[in-house]
Amino acid sequence: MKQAVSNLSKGKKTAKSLLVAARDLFVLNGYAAVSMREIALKLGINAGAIYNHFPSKQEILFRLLEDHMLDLLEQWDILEVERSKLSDLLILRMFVNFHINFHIDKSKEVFLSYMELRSLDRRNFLKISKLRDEYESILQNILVLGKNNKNLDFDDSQITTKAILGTLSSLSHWYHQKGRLGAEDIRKIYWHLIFNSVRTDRKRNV
Amino acid sequence: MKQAVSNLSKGKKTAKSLLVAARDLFVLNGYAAVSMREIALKLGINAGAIYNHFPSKQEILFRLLEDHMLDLLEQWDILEVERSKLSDLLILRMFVNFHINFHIDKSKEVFLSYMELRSLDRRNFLKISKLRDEYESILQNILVLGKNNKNLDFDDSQITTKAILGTLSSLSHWYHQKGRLGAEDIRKIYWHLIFNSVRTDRKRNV
DNA sequence: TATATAAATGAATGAACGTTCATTTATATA
DNA sequence: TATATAAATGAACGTTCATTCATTTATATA
Repeated sequence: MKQAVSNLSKGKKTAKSLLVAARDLFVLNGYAAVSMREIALKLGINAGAIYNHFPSKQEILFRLLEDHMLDLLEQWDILEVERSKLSDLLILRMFVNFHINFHIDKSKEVFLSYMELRSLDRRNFLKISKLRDEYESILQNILVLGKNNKNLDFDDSQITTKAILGTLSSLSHWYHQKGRLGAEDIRKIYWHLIFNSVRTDRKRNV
Repeated sequence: MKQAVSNLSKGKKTAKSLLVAARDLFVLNGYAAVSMREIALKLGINAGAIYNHFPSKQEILFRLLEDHMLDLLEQWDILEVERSKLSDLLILRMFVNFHINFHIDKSKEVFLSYMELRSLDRRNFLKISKLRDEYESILQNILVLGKNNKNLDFDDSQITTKAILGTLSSLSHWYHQKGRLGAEDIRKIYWHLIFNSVRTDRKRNV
């Protein structure tokens, strides 16, 4: 369970602030282009002090990405109970809404996970990739199940999964709080696009 | 017009090879994480020699991105004549096929343009952004025209444009020559997805 | 309040960076 | 082949990098 910031010791507060500062700088300029000095400067502390909280720059990135992926998977798991009563189509809709909500809420983390996978060292890369695959397979399972039950239709579950995730993930590249449209509008528009692309009476030719 | 490599002077050949080497390294590790020494090493030359061909590392990145965007826009322009005879729907299909072909053909350049926009300095960033907007507006115009003529239907042209480009662009993140599916399969699958999501008799609710 | 522990400082380390330059070597032209 | 030009070398420049560490300062606990 998440703890209120005010209850944390000074050390934990600094660690949390460092993660936020690093996140923002990494999103803006990319991991490799951001220095430990810049991160420290954001909190008004010395670069050396970071090492009281994190053993390396690499570990900061890994922590950001792992925390995000675990959060994502955990939040989806929490919906398990509600999901069990839904039809294939409504489960897909739930996934689309969940994904969009998460992207709107945590757009920086999503963007980071997307852009900085390659900045992870081998060991960390494999760990995060595994979590990503886990998330991808959630959607793929929904699609396959829906197709088997003849509630959904599409050509290839693997590509359709990647295409839908591509559609949804593009959100993190342009969405900003100040935008023209609210979250509800965006959810509706994306759902219409995705629903029509996999519904059972879709057309196969122009 | 592109010239055969064998006709080029040694200098031009080296410049071309440097662009290819830089492209491959940038795709793999990101602009900021690649050194001029690494790029030079790929051709077996000294880092200092690069400066006989390019004035800076930044200029190499810019050249890669500008060449790619100009190529993309030019190739689309060339199809102008064929386009004029087509229906709104077929023009959309042509765009989808064109985009997919380009992404399959030039997946590294596409990936680079996508990932390294932020590594451009202000001046170069604005130039490339303008070219990207130009390309995005091609699709948006197709969609708007199709909707006005009641040959296409969707909720919001701006978001639908971004969603479709997101769908298509995800291709550059997973497509590899050695894949399970051929280009023709991929074009068909993506076309079905996109066509159904904007066809006129799409459904608005589950 | 006294004390143990945690956090921050500021200087230092060696390595790596993009870029420059005088010099040498290779290429193209006449 | 002689010569002008282009390309490559290899060392060096000044900076910046992540990280370390002895020391000082702040915080939490008893």
